[in-house]
Amino acid sequence: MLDIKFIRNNIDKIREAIKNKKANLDLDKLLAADERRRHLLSESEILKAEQNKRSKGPQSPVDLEELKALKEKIKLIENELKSVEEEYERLMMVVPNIPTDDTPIGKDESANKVLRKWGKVRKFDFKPKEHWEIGEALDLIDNERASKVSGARFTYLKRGLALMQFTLIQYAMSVFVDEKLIKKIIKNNNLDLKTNPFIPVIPPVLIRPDSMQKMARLEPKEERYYMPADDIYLVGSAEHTLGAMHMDETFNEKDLPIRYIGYSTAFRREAGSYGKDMKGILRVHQFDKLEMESFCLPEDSIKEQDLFVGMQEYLVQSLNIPYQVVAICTGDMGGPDARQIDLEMWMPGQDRYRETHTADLMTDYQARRLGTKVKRAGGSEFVHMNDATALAIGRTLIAIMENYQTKKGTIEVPKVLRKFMGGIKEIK
RNA sequence: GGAGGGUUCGCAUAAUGGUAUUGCACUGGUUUCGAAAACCAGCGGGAGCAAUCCCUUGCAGGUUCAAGUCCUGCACCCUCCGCCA
Repeated sequence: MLDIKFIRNNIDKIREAIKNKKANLDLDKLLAADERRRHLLSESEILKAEQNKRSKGPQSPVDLEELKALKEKIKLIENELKSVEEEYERLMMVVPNIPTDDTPIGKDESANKVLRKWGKVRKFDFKPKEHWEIGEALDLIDNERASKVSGARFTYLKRGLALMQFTLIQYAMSVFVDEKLIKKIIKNNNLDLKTNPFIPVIPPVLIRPDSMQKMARLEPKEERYYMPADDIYLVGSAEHTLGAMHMDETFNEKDLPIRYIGYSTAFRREAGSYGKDMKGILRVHQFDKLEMESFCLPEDSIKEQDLFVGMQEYLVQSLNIPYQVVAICTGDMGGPDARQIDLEMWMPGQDRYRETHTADLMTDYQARRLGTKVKRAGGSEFVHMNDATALAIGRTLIAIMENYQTKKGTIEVPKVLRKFMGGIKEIK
């Protein structure tokens, strides 16, 4: 959610953002609701002031009559105010965040901009297989049984692949808590930031509707798993519970940035993707993920996002998987994002780059509803928030399978992972 | 799932149904060579240039001229019972 004052003072900017982000919103309707809301508010405040003034102490019968009438009048106005406010809130929710100046403008993914590529795409002396072929051949992925037991888009990850999941978690965690390494990554990316290491967290995977709403992640609802008996949702990302962790809290400036690295399962209904990516584990209802989340000072938030991308690149480079970094354009990015950067790993079996990471700069869009603030010399203000994939384990496993496959059909274990994997060099 | 107790500013506290008290901490000022102490002010949110006004006692409703206080529902915390990885 944006600041209504900002909206009032930057109507053209908001109109442009609505258009570029293809948001479904009539801004004039919002502005009218805002005006009506403020009018009714001041009207009721004047009457309440009178009520407060006259209700001090015991009343004469005449006063009681008059105050009773006043009370009814206030009630009428407040009823109208309530319905106007509901409309206002509903519309405020739909106002998208303002894209940063360096965000490409465009209507769909064709306008996304590749910022850089890294790594040499390996030349195979055989036709590289897709991950699901390798997975089935080595009995690492069993979608068939999973669909019998749980339904389509579920999987059993087995053997070396299951083991490698824990290996990846262990390895990645060791990176995110390493302050020296973070310092180096900050320096290499030319960022002027504090070196606070990431705090490891295992957050809840169930979340209440209210918290989800404040994170601006309740929509699209058809993408969420919901359990009516308890009025609770399954998270679609650790971001949902990590970001909401500090709602209604005020930080001290010196404690920022606060960085978390969270591990959780993510649940997605994948509504509207019927028939897409049905094979293997690229698009499933349930996958595990390491997620970065941070709370920082407003002036640092773009750099903080760059650090998040730097962390992603460090990890992917150390796995020696070619990738490209993509600036997502206005029409393709999320509504709450001010800037979205994706990282796509090279998948030789598919012969293309596929999205494996995303980094979202939220500015104060989520913090405003969450009530997460920082106390500063000039008063308190809303913090800026960033979230980003640290490691989407399923898709990283795919990239490893496809990039490290051998002619004889086995998978070589990336060097950096071997010491976490009991010395196993090859999955066969 | 059941029984009881609780939730007031960062912390701690007060308030016969009569309009949120006080202390600590914090911030600014006076004082000082500097600091401590002392003193003054501020110390939840909103509207306004301002005077000022409104809202705010976990949340949402209700009763009342008036609700921290009474009533209803919900959330969370604590103690105990039951069940349980």
